[in-house]
Amino acid sequence: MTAMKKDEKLVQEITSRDVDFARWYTDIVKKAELIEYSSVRGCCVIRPYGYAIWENIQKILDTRFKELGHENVMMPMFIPESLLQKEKDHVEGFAPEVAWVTQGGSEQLAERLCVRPTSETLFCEHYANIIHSYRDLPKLYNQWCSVVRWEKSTRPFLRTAEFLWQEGHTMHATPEEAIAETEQMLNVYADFAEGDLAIPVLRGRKTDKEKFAGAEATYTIEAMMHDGKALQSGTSHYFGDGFAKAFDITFTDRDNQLKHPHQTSWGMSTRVIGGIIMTHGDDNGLVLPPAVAPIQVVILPIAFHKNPAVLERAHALAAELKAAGIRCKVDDTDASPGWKFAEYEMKGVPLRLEIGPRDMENGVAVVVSRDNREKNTVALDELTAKLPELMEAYRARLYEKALQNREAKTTAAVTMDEVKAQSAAGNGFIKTMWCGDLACEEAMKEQAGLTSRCMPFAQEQLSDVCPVCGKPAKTMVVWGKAY
RNA sequence: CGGGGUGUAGCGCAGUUUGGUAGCGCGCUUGGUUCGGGACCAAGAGGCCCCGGGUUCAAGUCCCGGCACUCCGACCA
Repeated sequence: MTAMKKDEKLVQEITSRDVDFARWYTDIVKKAELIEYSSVRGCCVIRPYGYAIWENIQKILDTRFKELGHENVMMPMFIPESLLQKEKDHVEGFAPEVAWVTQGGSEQLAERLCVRPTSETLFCEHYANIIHSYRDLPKLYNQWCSVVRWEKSTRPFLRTAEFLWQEGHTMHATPEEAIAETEQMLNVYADFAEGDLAIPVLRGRKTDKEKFAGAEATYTIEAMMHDGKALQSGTSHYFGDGFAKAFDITFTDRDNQLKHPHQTSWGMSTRVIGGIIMTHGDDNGLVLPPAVAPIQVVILPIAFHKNPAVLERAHALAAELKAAGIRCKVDDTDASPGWKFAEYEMKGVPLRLEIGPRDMENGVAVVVSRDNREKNTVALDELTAKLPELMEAYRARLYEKALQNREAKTTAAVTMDEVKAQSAAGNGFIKTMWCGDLACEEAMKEQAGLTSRCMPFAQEQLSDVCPVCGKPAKTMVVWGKAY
């Protein structure tokens, strides 16, 4: 056996990440069997391995939503045009990208139906029917569904014409309570991104230009991908009572006054799977965080045809790990060990467990981490206890690596020349002060190709003036190029 | 939506310039030998050459029109 370099690229079919990041990404989603294209433009088949990642995301988030008192519902997928048009900003924001149903069976419809691009209007219509008293509040609803947005250019997971997500829609008696909900759910997303997906995120607020159509405030978590571009990974919106007024939702409060409730909505989509790929993946394929990996540990028996005991031991181990709540799989197919190594690296399986005749003699197994290919020899009777530790150490390394990437590509600028120079030097986050004028935000796009990602909650005072106009500026904005 | 690129077996591609029997590698199936970083031998199977028109005795190849994917922009919560 020849010695192997740690950074050696074993999977030749994947375009190298640093050569062409975009092609590397599309190679990964195909080769790791996450996605297959369909005959409908912009619509993908999410294959079992990709869907299993989504199911794990769902399980974790759904559990947290419910712990916080939310209930799941199912809304219709069609919105009558008249309903969509009730809130002016909302319809203006979404109209350009909605798909319409104009015919049912052989009948031309009297009013065309929009395929939901988001369900605020449907929730509002329903809430108007069921909210009458302060005793009916809060209403904390969520739905898991797919929505359709007729995007002009699409990419697997990142922007597809139809995509899966969850959308929470809540109604509250007071603005304070609604704002607290908006912030709470943003933190749920941020904690999930960092703790479970090992993706560091900036928490902040969107500028008026970038906020959700019809919202009073949009909070966001922004992640930086390996190539330095930003990915909006989850949003939480505060609507005030704007929609409630447009949809005539009222309740009688404790003081016997008729009032409009205050509303929020929040969503996270299959787009985060794209975020996982672009944050952690490397030239050998996917690198999955354990919390959402369909297979957390793959067990590979070595030379088991001549040593049936090896195979028995592998299956016994799998049973033991499963009992301990670890998602694992034994691959006892005829493929060669080398092929299996490459295959499960491509699939991003966090830990590989090799057990062969030599290991059997010594009462050990070899554990290899996906991220650094480091090998650890672990005693068989300690494995079940040790694997969670190894997975946590692995998760921490992924997070640390992603954080280092973000820090290395985050810069601060005081003058417009600095902004332009930093933007021209490559993708990344650029922090500057901002006066708050839309004109200056637009100038950033025209002059430096940057859009505002967010106004981080963690503010810094970089200077006293806006780099565009020179007027006093108190807000720090993080700018970047976004997916 | 604009500008490039691509569409031939599951995957990667050649063949298109100059029209004339559908090819290669990998994968797949079967049998055998192997198995600690993508093993080897042998025998097989697998094609609406993206779709629709046209030219021609004859179209994967030429002409017209679509569609899809992809990259770069624009657009996009």
